[in-house]
Amino acid sequence: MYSDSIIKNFRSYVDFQQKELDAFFDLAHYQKFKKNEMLFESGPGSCPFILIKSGCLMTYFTGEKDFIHVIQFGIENWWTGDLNSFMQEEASIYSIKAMANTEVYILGKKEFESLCAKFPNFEKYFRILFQNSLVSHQKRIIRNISFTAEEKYLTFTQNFGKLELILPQKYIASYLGITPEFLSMIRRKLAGR
Amino acid sequence: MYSDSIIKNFRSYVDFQQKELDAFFDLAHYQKFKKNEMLFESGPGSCPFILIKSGCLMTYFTGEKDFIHVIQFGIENWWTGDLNSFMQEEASIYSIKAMANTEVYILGKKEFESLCAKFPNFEKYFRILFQNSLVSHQKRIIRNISFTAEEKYLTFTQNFGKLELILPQKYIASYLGITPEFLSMIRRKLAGR
DNA sequence: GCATATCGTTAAAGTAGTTTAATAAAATGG
DNA sequence: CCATTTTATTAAACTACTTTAACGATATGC
Repeated sequence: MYSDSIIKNFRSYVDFQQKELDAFFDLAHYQKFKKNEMLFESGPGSCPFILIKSGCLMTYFTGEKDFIHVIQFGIENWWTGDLNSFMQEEASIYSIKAMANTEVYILGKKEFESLCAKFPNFEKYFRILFQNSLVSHQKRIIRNISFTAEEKYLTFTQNFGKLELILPQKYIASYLGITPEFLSMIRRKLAGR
Repeated sequence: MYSDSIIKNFRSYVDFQQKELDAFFDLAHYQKFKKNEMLFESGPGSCPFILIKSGCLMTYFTGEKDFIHVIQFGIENWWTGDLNSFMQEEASIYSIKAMANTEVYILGKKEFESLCAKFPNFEKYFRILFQNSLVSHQKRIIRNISFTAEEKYLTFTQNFGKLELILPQKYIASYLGITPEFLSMIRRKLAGR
């Protein structure tokens, strides 16, 4: 259940002591999900904060005509969830689904706050985590406002690599903000057909 | 030079002691900019981290054919800058311009780290700041992938209110990821003409 | 306060991306 | 392993948005 990869990742941000990491594994709830299982469904309950040990999670919301808008794909060592719902303990419109067999550590709000309050290193860790996440969100916004659909897709393949192979194309299209039909055309064109 | 509004804002996130706030005002560099003055120009130097006391700053980068892509409009109590450039002390492609007479507090990397290291409250403050910023960036991404141009514009007017009146429309259009010509048509349609 | 550049508006033509619909391919479940 | 559902492909018609260009309105500097 303990994970070298997760620990290594923690320590790449902050110089954690063993007892601090122990506290995390103590407070976090380890859980496995099979491919296509739901980890969280939108609704009145607040969304947990999730660290992915292995596998892949998709965070999305459902819009008009049951259309699924994909907000994020999360992979190994990524945190995911609805931060707003988590922090404010409000209802969430997001849902989270396992796109592959997935292992996670789930944090509740109390546990999160307890970690931050007890260990300045965790406060620092999350500060840096959010800071880095902010940078990548900003980059995604830049792509959204200045890239063509083809450029967005090419960036996706660069950023997510092999993940593309296991994800249904309609969700990739949704993540990019284009239709699956158009993504299909882009891929055909890029394949030189 | 000290600002009640800024202090009030600091304290809305974290219960700061006076000496902590004093340390901030001590380390930060207060500066005034006239409308249309450049606060930072893209290039090899790393971008500072800026807290706006009053006025309005526009963060943007220049793309092909000198086209300006607006990343953010910042107003009173907002932080702005190129977080990536700031944290990694790398060159920035961003530039920052005053869209109105503007007062700011500018933080350097060393000063930022010194605040975080000395005062856990500042570490916490920035953690919450980045956390909230992340939530609004995520919302903006959702708008980008799921809203029409008209819906994006309406959200902008709701979010920024009076600011719209002082900003050249071509920059609003750029921020929304549409052409100024199309924004002009949207506004005419909304005005019922 | 005039000259000049910049910005905003309008309209026509063009295009990137959507919609619809029909068919093919692949995944899922009993 | 077959039946059913879901997903991907393709193509034609469509539309939201862009491009270009010309003109009018505003701002800016000398």
